[in-house]
Amino acid sequence: MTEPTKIDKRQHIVETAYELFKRAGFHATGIDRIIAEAGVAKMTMYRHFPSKDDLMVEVLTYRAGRFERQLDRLAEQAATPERKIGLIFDRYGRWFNSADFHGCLFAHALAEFGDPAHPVFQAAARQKNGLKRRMRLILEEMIPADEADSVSAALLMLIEGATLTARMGQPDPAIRDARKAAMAILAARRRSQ
Amino acid sequence: MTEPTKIDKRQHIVETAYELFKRAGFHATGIDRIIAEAGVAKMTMYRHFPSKDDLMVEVLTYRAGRFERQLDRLAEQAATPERKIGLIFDRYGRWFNSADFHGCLFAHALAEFGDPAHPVFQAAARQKNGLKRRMRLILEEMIPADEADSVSAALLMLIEGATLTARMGQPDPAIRDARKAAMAILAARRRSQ
DNA sequence: GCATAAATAGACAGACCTGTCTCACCACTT
DNA sequence: AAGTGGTGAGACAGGTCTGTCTATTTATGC
Repeated sequence: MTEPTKIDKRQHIVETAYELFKRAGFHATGIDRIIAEAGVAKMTMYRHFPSKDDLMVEVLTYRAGRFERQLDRLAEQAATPERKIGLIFDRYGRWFNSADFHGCLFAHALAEFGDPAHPVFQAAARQKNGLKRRMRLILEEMIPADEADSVSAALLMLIEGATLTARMGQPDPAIRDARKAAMAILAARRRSQ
Repeated sequence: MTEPTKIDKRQHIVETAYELFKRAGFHATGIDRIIAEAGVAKMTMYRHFPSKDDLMVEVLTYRAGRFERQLDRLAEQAATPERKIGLIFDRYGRWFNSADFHGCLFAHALAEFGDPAHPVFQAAARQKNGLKRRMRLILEEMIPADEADSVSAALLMLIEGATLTARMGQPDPAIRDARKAAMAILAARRRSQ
């Protein structure tokens, strides 16, 4: 076994913190827990991240990056805007049913850090805006830009609401109803073209 | 000025805790802060509520009751299901623009307490189910029961997503886009009747 | 007026929190 | 071989958390 390099160790801390934040929340997860789980010394963590805030922002930014890359890959796998949006909803449906589904980390960050000026709030908001932006770009191939903005906002709402509903224990009806509603909204716009 | 009675004092604690939980979150609000703000002794609080968990459940239950009474009053002020749903969305729009809008306390509770077995989680989930149930009953005057269930789920998702979007700083587009999407969903069902 | 109950202020325990610091160790480079 | 920088283990400070307890005062009912 090769020794982990500096970058590996930093990344290992980020991924360990991610798992803990996801399961227990941000406030409820202490530094001591993170370093114990990651198997690193406290000073190692504080060398890479000056404060817990910085670590939380890094975790959110890292996961947002992964998420957006997956989203972009998904959009390439379908031809029409409807199908692309459909694939996004399908992906959410599989996530809702996955073994370690614990709700949306970004939504939880927004809930726990209510101050819009807080860096954690802003990092979480960036992910939501990135998702909306990607859906808007998909929709602009289909409807005018201003309508695409409005529809992408509605689709984001359905996704966020579905995630919350799935969290409350009904993952299958959640994604089914959200998908049905999304397709109804798209059909209405298509018809009014 | 009359002195507050026993019930008044208990209720005063609940309402003070509500304000603090709403602004700063559940974990971030300590008992000491609550009793200082309420102007009561610590033992007074612990006499009424054996633990912080009990107080949080009481706050959520109290607010859910108020919310549902307002919802029921709202439903009486319109004749058709569409108008009733419209009034609910209007009410959310006014809330988004109110001075002390800090997002949905129940959604925040679900985010902070991820364990579905936790009493706080369950108390918050009850409010969401209550809202969905009321919308479903309204819709059952218009479409079959199974469709009403699906549509009310979608409307709940739009409301939750709109609340999150409003929280991120766009209250007016949030309620406008949510309302537009809701009406499109209702129109599609009406048409397929 | 007197007894009972409730409320007050505050100390206190024990645990946890973030963040700093020390010191020893180990791997690698020059 | 000596130095350098990252790391581990853990003590530590200073603060906060929930929840308990005591001692005193206030309010209420009979």
